[in-house]
Order: sequence, then C-alpha cells, then structure tokens
Amino acid sequence: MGTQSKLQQEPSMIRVRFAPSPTGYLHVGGARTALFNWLFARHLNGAFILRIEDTDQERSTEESIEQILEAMRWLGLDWDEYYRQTARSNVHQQVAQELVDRGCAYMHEGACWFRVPKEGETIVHDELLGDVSFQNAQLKDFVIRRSDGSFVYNFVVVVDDVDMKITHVIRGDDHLNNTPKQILIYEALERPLPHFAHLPLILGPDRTRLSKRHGVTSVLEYRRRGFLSETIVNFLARLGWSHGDQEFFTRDDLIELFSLKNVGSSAAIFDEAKLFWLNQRHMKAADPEELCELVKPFVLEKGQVTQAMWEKAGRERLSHGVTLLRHRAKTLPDLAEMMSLLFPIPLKIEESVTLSKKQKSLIQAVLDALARVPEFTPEAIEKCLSNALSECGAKLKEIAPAIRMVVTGRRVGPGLFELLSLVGRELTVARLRGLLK
RNA sequence: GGUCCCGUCGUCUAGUGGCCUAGGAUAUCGGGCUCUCAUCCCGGCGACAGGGGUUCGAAUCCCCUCGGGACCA
Repeated sequence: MGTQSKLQQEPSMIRVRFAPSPTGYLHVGGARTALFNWLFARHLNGAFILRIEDTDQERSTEESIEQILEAMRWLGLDWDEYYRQTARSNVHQQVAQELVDRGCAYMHEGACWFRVPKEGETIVHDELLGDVSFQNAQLKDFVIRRSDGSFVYNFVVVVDDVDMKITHVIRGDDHLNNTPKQILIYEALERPLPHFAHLPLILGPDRTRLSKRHGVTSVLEYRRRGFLSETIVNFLARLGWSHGDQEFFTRDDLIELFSLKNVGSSAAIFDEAKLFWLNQRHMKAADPEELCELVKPFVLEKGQVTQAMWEKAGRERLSHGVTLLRHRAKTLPDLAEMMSLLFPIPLKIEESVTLSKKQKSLIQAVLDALARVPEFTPEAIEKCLSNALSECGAKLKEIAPAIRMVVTGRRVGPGLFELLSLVGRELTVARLRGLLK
C-alpha cells in the first residue's frame, strides 16, 4: 500500500483511481465513489490507485490528506499505488507545451487556452448512462493553464489519467459535463479513451448535494459514533448498487458480486434510519471476540472501567457479554453502556427502587438461594429461584423488575437468569445486599 | 439563464413489454413470544410524477409537461 512503484502493466489490466482533493474530510459521497472503484478493481483483479489532487494549494491541507487516508484505511479500501498531483507539475507543464507546439492550444494574455472545434459533437459513451452527446459549439475554448501558472482541473485530470494508464474512470456524475472537454484533450493527445462511468450522486435529506450543511457526513465521524466499518461499506454499496433482494453483505461478498451493470442511475438520499438497523445486523454477525475489541475503547472512554478491570473480566466473560447484549444495541456506544454491568463499579440506576416489606423478605430469600446455587448458570439460577419463590408463595414477576434494576441499573435487558449468570455470583450478591440496607 | 443527468412506497431498492391486482428491506403501526425491553416470527399501512402516443398488452419503448439535481455562466 502507498508505494510509488510503477509496475509494468499487462495491456488488459484494469486500472482505476480515486482522486480526492484534500480540502476537507472524506464524506460519505466520496467514500462511495472510492468504494465502487475499489470493488470494481478487486472484483476484476485490477489495480486501485489513490491520487491526491492537491493542486489547489490554497485549500489543500496535510491534515485533510491524513484524514482521508485514515478513513480509507478504516473502510478497508487499500490502494496499490499512491500519487500526489503537486509532485507532477513538470509533467503537466510538458504536456501543455506539447499541445501548444502542435497547435492544439494557444497562449492568450498569459493563459494557455485549449482549442475546441467549432463544429461537430462529442459523445461520451458512458457505461451507466449510455451515449450522451454534447455540441462542440457549446463548449468553446477553455483555459488549461491560468496566467498565474496553475493548471485547470479538466487538463491535469486527463494528463494524470493518461500517464497512470487508467482504463476506467468511475466518478460522480457531477463530472459528466466536464467529460466532453476531457475527451477532446485525449483526442488532441492522440491517446485512447478510458471507459467512463458516472455514478449518480448521494444527496442529503433536502435533496441537494451532500455538504457540511448536512451535519455529520464524515466517514470518521461514523467511526466515532460507533458504527462498524463493514456496516458503512455495506450501506454505501447499497446506495445505488443492488443484488436482487439481498441487504446484508460482507466486504468479500461485495468483491465477489460487484458489477457496474447493477448500478442504478438515480440519485440516492443518505438516510440514517436503515444504517442503525444494518449496524446491528453486522454486530450480530461479528465474531464475539472481535466485537469485544471494537467495543473496548467505548467502554474505557467513559472513564469508570479501567484497563485493569477490563482485563480481569476475562475474554470469555466479555464475549459472553457482547453476545447477550448486542441484541439491544444499535451502535458500539449503546453496547458499551450496557457492558458496564459486568464491572465492579457503581451502576447508574435508571429509576430508584423502593421495596415493600414482602419484597424485602423475597430479596432475602433470593439471596439465600443464590448463595446455594452450585454452578452459577442460567439453568441452575432459574431452578433455584423458582423453588425459593414458590416456597414463599410468590411469583417471579413480583420481584424480577427490582432485581433487574439493582443488578443492572436498567429496567430492560436480557432474560433475568442469563443476566445474573453473566454478572456473576459475587457482583449479583453484593448489589442485592445493597438493596436491603 | 445555457447544457446535461435523473424521476417505483417517507427512505434504500427489485423490475430490462405479458410472471406486476408492482416484490424485498427499512421506518411506522398492530399481534405473538417474555419478568421486561430487544432480538425473532406473523400481519397492516404505503409507490410506478402527470398527460399523450406505440402495442393485442407498458412501471418497462417514444414525445410533451412538471418536479429534483449537477455543471458552466
């Protein structure tokens, strides 16, 4: 990943690129473009190239570059080659000069202009949209290098794509109108055209282009909020792409199944409701030990549970915990919150418990019974508790909510017996005793 | 304003002329299960933007209108 090496390519090899400008964080729209390129390359055993388009020195920052790379890594979108556009300005200069020398471009008031034919039409053969034609007369000559020496996007993108032997240009359809200009440059350079595929945009809930106005759209922000990276990948893939009725995909599923043929042509709105559901699906599908690792920082972040407590809890108990609790969590912070019941810390009690006289005696009976349970398993606890309660002539529902509240701090949760088993004898007893004081 | 793209339930989508009185998912509502909530299972609500064609037959093809978006000015 990230090497500058330029391997000799077989002519037939697929080469695609993702070319973000580092003027801000990677948002979900850009991430989806990156994802589709990556899936296309991986599906066909091609090369995925990351090219940072940092020619706009004013607005580009190193911090943005690092954030973009971090987001890509988190999503698992590994790249085969890495370039920075600013490192290539001598190439741009050379090609611009070549165009002037050959009469395809000319100088005017210090700027370099590209000559557009006055007649005819330029057709974009788009893999998704079909043929889209533009009248050349409409296009008019355009600047490729400004008088201050900086180059224009439509020019450098072609020079770079040619140079990097890009075979398929897959990008947002906000670039569709630029494409005929770019095609004219390819033709002036006498280079073969790549295939083009323009993806429909992702829109915000107000149906306009995704931007900072729409609040949180940064990929890393979804990480911070406790979504799994597989969830984001799955969700972004399903925005515009489909495979029959299937909703759940792993990365490997997507690599295997992805095809441009199944990409739609209408814009999608980014709506989070389904994202929560999907995240739970992925948490439920995750390996428990891996899920523990993912939830750990969110647990420790709260400050009450220490690294030492976490380690002392033990791998098995933690895995058991996430397995039991993930049915009630949509995100990692949700899960982290519930996991706190496993640790010897004061619980945040959702609503205070007041016991009647009878309930107090029931708690005492329960305590006595729990002390006698041979193995602290759900089955044994259930048996023992029902015996104890029936001796007192009481029903489980008379006391269960109080026990649940004091042992876990919450009104709701997993089955009581599994819960007590998970919390363990020591903590359960200690917390119940607190109720009798 | 010019050019271009798009238009199926609120949202994501299946659908490529007959299998569509339009399927799935999510959201929402109701029921079941349970000590509770969730998961899970069952069920309800809910869409082919509108109008003209073409065709024996159109969500699917063509035209117009409307709506949305993008790019360039």
